[in-house]
Amino acid sequence: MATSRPVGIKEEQQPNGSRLSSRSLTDLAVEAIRSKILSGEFAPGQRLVEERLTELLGISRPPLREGMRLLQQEGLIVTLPRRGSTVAALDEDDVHEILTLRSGLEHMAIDLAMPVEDKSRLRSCWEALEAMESSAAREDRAQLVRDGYAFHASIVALAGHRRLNNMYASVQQQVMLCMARNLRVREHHYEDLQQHVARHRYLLELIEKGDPQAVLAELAVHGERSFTLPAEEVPKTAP
Amino acid sequence: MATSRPVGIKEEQQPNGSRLSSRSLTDLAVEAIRSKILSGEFAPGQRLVEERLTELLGISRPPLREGMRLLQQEGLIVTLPRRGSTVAALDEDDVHEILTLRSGLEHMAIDLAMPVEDKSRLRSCWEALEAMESSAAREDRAQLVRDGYAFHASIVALAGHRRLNNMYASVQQQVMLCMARNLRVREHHYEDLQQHVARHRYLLELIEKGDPQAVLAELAVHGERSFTLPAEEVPKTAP
DNA sequence: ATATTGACTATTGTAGACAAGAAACAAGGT
DNA sequence: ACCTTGTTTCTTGTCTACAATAGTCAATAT
Repeated sequence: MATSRPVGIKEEQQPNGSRLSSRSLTDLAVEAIRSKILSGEFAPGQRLVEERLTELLGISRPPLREGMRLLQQEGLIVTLPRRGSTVAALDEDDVHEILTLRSGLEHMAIDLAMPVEDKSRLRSCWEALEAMESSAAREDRAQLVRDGYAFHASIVALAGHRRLNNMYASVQQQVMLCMARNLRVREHHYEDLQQHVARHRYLLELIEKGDPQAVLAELAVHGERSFTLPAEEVPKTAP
Repeated sequence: MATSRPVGIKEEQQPNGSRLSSRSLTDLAVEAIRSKILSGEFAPGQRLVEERLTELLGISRPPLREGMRLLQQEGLIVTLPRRGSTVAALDEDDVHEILTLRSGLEHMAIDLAMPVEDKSRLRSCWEALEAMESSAAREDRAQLVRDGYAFHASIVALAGHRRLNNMYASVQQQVMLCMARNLRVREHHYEDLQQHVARHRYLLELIEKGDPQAVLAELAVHGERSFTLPAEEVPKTAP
C-alpha cells in the first residue's frame, strides 16, 4: 500500500535544482496543504485525516502534524482535541474580522511608516505597482490579484516592522481564503482594471507626498471599494 | 538514566483532580516552557536542546516539537533549521516592535469597539479594575502587574474580535518577555500604585463615556508613562 | 606554526509502531 | 418501536528508533 504511487512532495523538489532538503518536510507540507485549501481543492469544513494526508503528500505523520499546528495557528484549519482537523469554514463574522483586521494593520503600518524619510524604500512599492500595471495591460486578472496583495504587503513593509509584516501576511492568507470561498468575491471582478491600478498609484503618490491623513482616508475608501458589498449582501449580525 | 527522577508534567496533573489528559502533552509542554522562559529560568539566547527538554518534562520529542513550533510562532523562541532553538534574545528593535504593536492593536480595538452600545460588556473591565485596586491596596506588585495585563486584555476584548484577541494575547506574551529580560523594567516599579490604578480607572471611564479621541489620547500617554525610559538607559545597537 | 582536511559526535529531522479515546453500529432490554 | 448499552473500528496522541546533517576537534601537511 505504501507503493501506491503517492503524489509526494519530496521527489518533486529534486528537479528544482537547489538543495531539496533546504526546507523541512514540515514547511513543504504547510505549503502544499495551504495551496490546496486556497485553491479550493480542500473544501471548507472538510475533514483532514492525518493518515490520508501523509499518503497524499508522501511523508510521515510527525512533520505533517507539526505543519498542521502551524496552519491551525494561521487560522486556515480548525482542530478539536481528539476530534481531528477540518478546513476552516468562515462565516460572515469571520470575514468581517479578517477584513477589519487587514484594514487595521494597514492603518497601523501607515502610522508607523508615514514620514518616509528614505524615499528609496519606496522602490519596492513602485516595482509592485509596475507589476500591477503590466498585468492590467495584459488583462491577466488572476495575476493582478496576486500583484495587488504584493503591493499592499510592500506598503505595510514600509514600517520596517518584522512582526507586523508577519501578522499582515497571515491576515492576507485568510483574505485569500475568503476569496477562495467566493465570499464577497467582487474583489476579483474589478469593473475597470485601469481604474483599479490608478487608485493604487494614487495611494502610493500620497504616501510619497507625505500626507498621512490623505493616505488613511484613501485607504479607507480603497478597502471600501474593494470589499464592501451592497447592504443586502451583508447579513451582518446586528448587535 | 531514564530513571533520574524527571520533573515531569504528566504526574503533576494527577493531584489536580480533573482529567489529567484533558489537555495534550503539547499544550502542557508549551505552558511549561513558556513559564520557564517568562520567569527567567531559561535565559535569552540559551539553547533549547530537545533531548534535554524531553527528560526535563518527562515527555517524548514529537509533542515537544509541536509545542516548540507554537512557541516559535509566538515569538518566544527562535529556531534555525538543523541548528536547533534558542530562547528569543530581544534587542532594542524587537522591544520597539513589540511595544508599538501592542499600542497599535489597542488603538485598533478601541476604534472597533468604541461606541460601546451594550454597557454590560464593560462589566469584565470593571471587574479587572477592581482586581487591580485590590492588589494595589495589598501592595502586591507582582499581582498588580498581572491584573494590569488582564485589564488591558479586557479592554481589547470589547471589540468582540476573536482574531484581534489572539494577536493581542501573543503580543502580551512578548511584552512579558521584555519585562522578564529586565529591558525597560520600569513598568514593574510604579512609583505610586494608587496613581497607577487611577489612570486605568480614568481610561475605563472615558470608554464608558464614549469619547474615542480622549481614550486614544489617554492610551497614548498611558503607554508612554509605562514604558518609555530615558535615553541613557537605551543601549541602542548602533548600525 | 598555521591552515586544511578528515572523522567523530551531538543534535535535529523523519519514520514506523503502539496506545488511548471517540464515534458508529449492532444487539438486547423495556 | 425506541432507547440503552456494549463492542468494534477509526482516528488521534504518543513513544522509540533510525537517518541525516552541522559543528567540533584532532591530525597531518605545507
